[in-house]
Amino acid sequence: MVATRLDPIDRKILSELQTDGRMTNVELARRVGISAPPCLRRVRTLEEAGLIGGYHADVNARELGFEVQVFAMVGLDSQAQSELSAFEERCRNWPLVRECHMLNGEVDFILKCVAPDLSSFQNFLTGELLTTPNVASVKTSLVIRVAKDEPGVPFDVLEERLSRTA
Amino acid sequence: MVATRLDPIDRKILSELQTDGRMTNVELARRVGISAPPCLRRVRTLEEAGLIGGYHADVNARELGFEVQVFAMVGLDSQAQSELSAFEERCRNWPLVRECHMLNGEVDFILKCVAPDLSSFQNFLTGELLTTPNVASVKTSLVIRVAKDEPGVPFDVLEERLSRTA
DNA sequence: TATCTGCGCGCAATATTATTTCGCAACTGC
DNA sequence: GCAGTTGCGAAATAATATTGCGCGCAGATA
Repeated sequence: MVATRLDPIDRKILSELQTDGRMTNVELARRVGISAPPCLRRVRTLEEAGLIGGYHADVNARELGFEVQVFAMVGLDSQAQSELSAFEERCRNWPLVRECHMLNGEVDFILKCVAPDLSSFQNFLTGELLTTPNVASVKTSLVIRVAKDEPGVPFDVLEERLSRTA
Repeated sequence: MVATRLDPIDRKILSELQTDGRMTNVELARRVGISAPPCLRRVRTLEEAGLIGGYHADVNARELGFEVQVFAMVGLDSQAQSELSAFEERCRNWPLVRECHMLNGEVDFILKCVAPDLSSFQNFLTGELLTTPNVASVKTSLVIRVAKDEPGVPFDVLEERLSRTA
């Protein structure tokens, strides 16, 4: 299933659930303008098609004691496929690393990390990340504040684009 | 309300909802080991206290036609508070910019952006971001692939940490 | 045009869940 | 030991999720 197979109702469903993933199906149906049963069927279809990957609560990291958020730019010595995969696998096993994106350009990976405090992060950095084989360079930047943090994609842009094509 | 006021049941609730934000309250209650009514009350309290900021469906950006994901490192000429705020406000108004984090170090901001294709992003880059007053430098990196993308915080680390303190 | 067929809707019925109400037990500070 | 407080859970009720089914519409076929 691809975007072109999605009708405007499907897209509205995705948009609404991206904004409020815990909305009741009744409310969702009301918003997209159909009755509850077909709405629920559509949601299930979207889930099974992988267009909805899951649902997550936004937890307040700071209040939970994760005071520090860091972006780490990582360069490797070897970019052989096996080495890239090996590094990714390590990232998946580090709980402080929440995201790992492979990039083009000089930097090979960017990691989004959280930690309870600066020293916890330093321990991770010096004890884990920097001692990992094949890691050539790591540049870290502390997050001072988060100005915008929107999930997923801008449906406005999608609709505008589709209306131009149609 | 701070983390120290959260008991193990609250933390389990947060952990479960971070993993599956659409779980029914009955299922959630079963998992955390209490009955449904107090479980729902706890969830409401956590929401009102801001420990849960919201719930979002993960939508598949690529399937929806957003093929391109980019990190942009932005440096400003002036780091005066008013200039920083002005830039942040612009970011909030750009739909392709999904996240904007202010950083320490040379780079002032890191932006996570999405776009339907490379030329859309180039248009945004040259037509918007680079022409914004006070923007001194922008370095962009295309995301080749996403190796890890976990929401929020690692509750394992939190529990381990609390058990050591207690 | 008439008919067939597949698809998706919505109504209605049922199963499940959410929410309120209330009484009880465990803790706290006198 | 005695109020006051807090949070649990049972029970009742309201709301929601889910299933089953018949209908109408759009496209295919003759």
